[in-house]
Amino acid sequence: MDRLLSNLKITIHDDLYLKDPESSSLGKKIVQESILLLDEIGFDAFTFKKLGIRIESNESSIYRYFENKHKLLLYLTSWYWGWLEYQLVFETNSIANQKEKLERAIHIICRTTSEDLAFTHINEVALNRVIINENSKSFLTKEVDQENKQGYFSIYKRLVQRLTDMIESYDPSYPYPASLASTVVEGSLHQHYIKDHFKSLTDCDQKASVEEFFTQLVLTTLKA
Amino acid sequence: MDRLLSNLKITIHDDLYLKDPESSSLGKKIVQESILLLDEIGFDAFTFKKLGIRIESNESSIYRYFENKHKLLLYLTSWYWGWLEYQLVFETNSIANQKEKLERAIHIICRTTSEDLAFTHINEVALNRVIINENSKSFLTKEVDQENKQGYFSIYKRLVQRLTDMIESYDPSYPYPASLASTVVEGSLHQHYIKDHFKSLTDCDQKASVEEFFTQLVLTTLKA
DNA sequence: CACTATTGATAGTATTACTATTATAATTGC
DNA sequence: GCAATTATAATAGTAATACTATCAATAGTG
Repeated sequence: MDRLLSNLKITIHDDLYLKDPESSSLGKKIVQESILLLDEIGFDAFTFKKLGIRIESNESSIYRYFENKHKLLLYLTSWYWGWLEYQLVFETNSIANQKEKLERAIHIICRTTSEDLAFTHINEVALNRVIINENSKSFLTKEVDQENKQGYFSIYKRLVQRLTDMIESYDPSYPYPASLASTVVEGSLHQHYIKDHFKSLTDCDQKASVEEFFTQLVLTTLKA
Repeated sequence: MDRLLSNLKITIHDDLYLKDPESSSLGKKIVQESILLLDEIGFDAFTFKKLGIRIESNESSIYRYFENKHKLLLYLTSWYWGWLEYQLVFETNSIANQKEKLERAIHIICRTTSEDLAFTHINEVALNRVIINENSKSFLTKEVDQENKQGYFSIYKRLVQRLTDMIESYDPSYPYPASLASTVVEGSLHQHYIKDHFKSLTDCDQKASVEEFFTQLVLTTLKA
């Protein structure tokens, strides 16, 4: 599989960057280290100046790749959802049974991330933590409608649509497939978050996982 | 009911303000207009300077009530959840039937807000929009654990706990009552958000409401 | 070797997020 | 009704942020 993926590149809307960070080693370093810095200090405290110091490069050089930290966050979230979508397609493709397929999809969406050796400059485990903590901030803005029109969220939407389709295939009579799909994707991030910070609000931990909760929820709801 | 509520005050953790905004007309104006300004320009663009200009008062005067805009947001979210909790308790109190009680609770949590005349200086409809757009930003911070320890989120947690209890009462054998409750509360805000900005990700609109989706989801899942 | 693209360094601007100080106005206590 | 207290307003100032612009240094390519 690694060999198969060695040429893989996640395609991201090119309005999100000024210069493709995949096109140079500095660009890759910016992406690589921005994930780690975001993980460490959070989006609010994150600045291009701090990132510049960390990678021993200049603030102004980073500005040549990304307009601002919001666009960088959109780039990273797009990458993450693109990567997850890839896994979803790849790992469910050969499953004929609709129920199994759906179960597998929920598993992929809810599981705790592990490293992917196909992308050496991206720490997927750290990125997953960044997504859990910061993803909402990428769209909870006053510019959301305009940015949505530009297509900045299309990968995320396509992922939710894929899950929606699987739900519909499994139970065509269920009236809320899109809402259920978006609830699973967003809810999974939320359960992971509160498991770390508001334990009393969740039953998910080592024993009962986020996967199990959502798998049970979806399967009980469908074909009820 | 209005008469009964005329002396009601939602109690908020007093670390969230330096001087109780309910104790003066300037304080009330700060709260009142901050909701409207947040609704108009969003949390990111919101500053105390802009609020000062709007209420024809001084930035420095606002700082005497709230340390910073994060604390103000925590104050407003606490108020909102406290108000919702009050409605939840009040409107479900007399219901003996556990199923009806739970249905009523979901209805209250998911319904579109209407004005409450008991609190003249608070526009609940605008506040609800602010909560939908900004609530996540109140806890998705690096300081969340410390602030949680201080009790800044206790009203929100108590509300989720109440819903958890109702779920448990209705179906004691269900293994994920807390996760289901937190999914409904957070998911409701999310469905309202995407209904306005990412229509393709939800089935909720005028016809199928957020209430119906979550009511069906919870009732089908429990006692399955 | 010249040309071009990339990166680095420096400087500068407007805004933000405050703190501190002092002046003025309003309230309350006697 | 006046003094004392408290609340609010006005101003100034600081450090950090979020950039933009310019120019120099360096590296890669034809």
